[in-house]
Amino acid sequence: MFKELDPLLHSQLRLAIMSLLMSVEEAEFTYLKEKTGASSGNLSVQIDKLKQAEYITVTKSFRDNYPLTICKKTKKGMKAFESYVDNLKSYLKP
Amino acid sequence: MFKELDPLLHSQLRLAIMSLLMSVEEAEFTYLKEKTGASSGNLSVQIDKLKQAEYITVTKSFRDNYPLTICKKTKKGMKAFESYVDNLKSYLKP
DNA sequence: ACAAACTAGTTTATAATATAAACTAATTTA
DNA sequence: TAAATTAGTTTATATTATAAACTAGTTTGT
Repeated sequence: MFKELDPLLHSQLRLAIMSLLMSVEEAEFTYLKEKTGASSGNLSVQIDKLKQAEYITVTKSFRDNYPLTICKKTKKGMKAFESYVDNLKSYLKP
Repeated sequence: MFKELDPLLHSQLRLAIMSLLMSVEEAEFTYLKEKTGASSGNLSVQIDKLKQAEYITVTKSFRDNYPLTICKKTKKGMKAFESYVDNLKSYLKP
């Protein structure tokens, strides 16, 4: 009947992050922040959770003297996202 | 970009309840429990939240000596569900 | 008749979450 | 050189979801 929804993805912000990452090779912290409209703190926490789950990789460096955080989906993350979307459909059928 | 997701519906169990109610005139507590696989306690709490939000009406009576709880979606609940599904799509686009 | 098990829930407690507020650390600008 | 800005992180708080414990009555077995 109803499929389980991965609680890691069933979160507005984390879902938005993954959604963005699905359509690009990689994304900067500031890009994700702008696109999601989230606060830095919230974004930082949720990125870390996705990283802990190995749904994304996070690379930190510097650019023009400023810290630069780059996020990228993993294969695991892609599959999780696709499953989530699939499972979600069981709740939306008319 | 990303639409807001009604937190009342962005919950696995409440979404399942509403999803079930969307396709039937009304549903009994026990029916919802069986279909969702939720515990009675959790179901009771979530039904109450949907009722507080006026997304459903709850009618209590007795049948064959046992308590009988019947749930029914309201117009407000229907609209909220439809909006939720619509808004959710902004997160699922490929 | 009486205890045990069952029906149909509700209430309460706890653990997990999401989020914002406060903070860090360095850089740039006035 | 003080104020503002960039790019975050950490901590605190308030909300949630969920399960555990409980209520109230009914049915069944002996």
